[in-house]
Amino acid sequence: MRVAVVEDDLSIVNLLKRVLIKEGFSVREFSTAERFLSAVFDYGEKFDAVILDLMLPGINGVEACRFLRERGSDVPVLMLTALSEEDDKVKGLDSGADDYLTKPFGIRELLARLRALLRRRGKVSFTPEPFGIVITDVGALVDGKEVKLTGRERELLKVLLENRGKVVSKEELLQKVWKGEAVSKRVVDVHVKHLRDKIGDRIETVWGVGYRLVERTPE
Amino acid sequence: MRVAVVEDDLSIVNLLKRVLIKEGFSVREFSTAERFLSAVFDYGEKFDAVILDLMLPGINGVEACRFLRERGSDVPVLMLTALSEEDDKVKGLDSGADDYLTKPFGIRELLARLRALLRRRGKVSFTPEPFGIVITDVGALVDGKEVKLTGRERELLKVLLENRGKVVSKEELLQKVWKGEAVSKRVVDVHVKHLRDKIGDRIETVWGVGYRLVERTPE
DNA sequence: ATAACATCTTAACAGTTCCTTAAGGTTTTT
DNA sequence: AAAAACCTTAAGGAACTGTTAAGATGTTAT
Repeated sequence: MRVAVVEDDLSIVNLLKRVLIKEGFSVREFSTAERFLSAVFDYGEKFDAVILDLMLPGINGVEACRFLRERGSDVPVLMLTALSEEDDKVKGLDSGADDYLTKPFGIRELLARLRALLRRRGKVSFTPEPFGIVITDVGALVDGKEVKLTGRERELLKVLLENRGKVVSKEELLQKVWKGEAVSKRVVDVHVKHLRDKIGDRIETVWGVGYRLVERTPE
Repeated sequence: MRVAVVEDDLSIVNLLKRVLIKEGFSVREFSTAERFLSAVFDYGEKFDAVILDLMLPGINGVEACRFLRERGSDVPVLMLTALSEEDDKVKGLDSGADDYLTKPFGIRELLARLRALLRRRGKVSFTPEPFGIVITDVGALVDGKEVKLTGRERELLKVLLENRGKVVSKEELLQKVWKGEAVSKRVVDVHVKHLRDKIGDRIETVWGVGYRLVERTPE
């Protein structure tokens, strides 16, 4: 799975390279949009996705994206936007980009959004975000879709996700989510139920022990 | 998308050229109204929009605009006026200009107004301002429409816009808009309500946390 | 200077969302 | 089959937000 990273900030490039390679993508980096476009149109390089910075020297992200679309490319584009204080800098999102992310961003959210784009284009990401779940500030991204969660639900999912694949006992959940508040053990059940309703049957009951986050609903 | 810039101040011409070209417009510059009108009526040049300075040597912006309209042209005209010429604004609009902007102006505001004009004429703006909102000195442009805001409302919207798509906690809003003044937390709610009344339901409540500016009302 | 107006904050009440508990039903274990 | 653990649903209350209005303060017009 080839990903082009078009970005002039070296620290971001290096971060992305490290993470993406670790996740099994092959990464090609470009410091300017011109070089990237040249690679695509002059040398016929193909990419499964493009991570494109909005502010670039010379041709910027918006123009580059428009250029791609005008020439019929439907490669998924994830736009990175910085929120600069300067008002005279032109910021904009081209309608041709598929998604955007504001710097500074969380790596896991970036990966989740990238995979969601690939999935939408019918390309299966072979190293999916563990369990396709990322905690966000409003709840969670589940298979690229935003799901709103309440405070408790979010915390509960967070603990389960941190221990994904492993069984978490009710005692541990009570301790980590309810911080030793004096509540009935049954609250866990209720919130698990609500979580299941929202994110689908990904929480497995391990009888007599606790709960476990699983990849998919096992039959 | 062709834009004519009729302006004798070179520094402004160069700024506009740079920005507009970067935004994908093709720009034709004229230092006098005579040359511009000649291009239109003698040589039949067509433009999708005209940015017209009010004070020009020879024929001025008002006269040029009236000339255009008298001859049946309905090209969108954005008039540039200097602060000292405030009184002439009315004249400018009377002559058939579609919108005006006072120098010195913000580039983002100019682009937003230009796009609003194009949109009104059924020409699609291909690089929409993110979330269709631009902060101006009197309030904000929302989908190209001028909305007057009070000081607090404006600051509040500004902070939300800077964090668009992300949740901003009430604490952060209090800190950034109210700079640590000793006020009740509820002032935020009240101003959010007022903002919603003015700009439409674009502010989403994240229960127990804060608010978030969203693209459209998610019903 | 005074009146008219705009803005900001607080307060109060109404409405909503969230959390917990309780109760009855279901499944699993013994 | 009985007991234990879990599922499901609903209700009450707590916490939070929405809405409105009034008073305080500042600003502009007469």
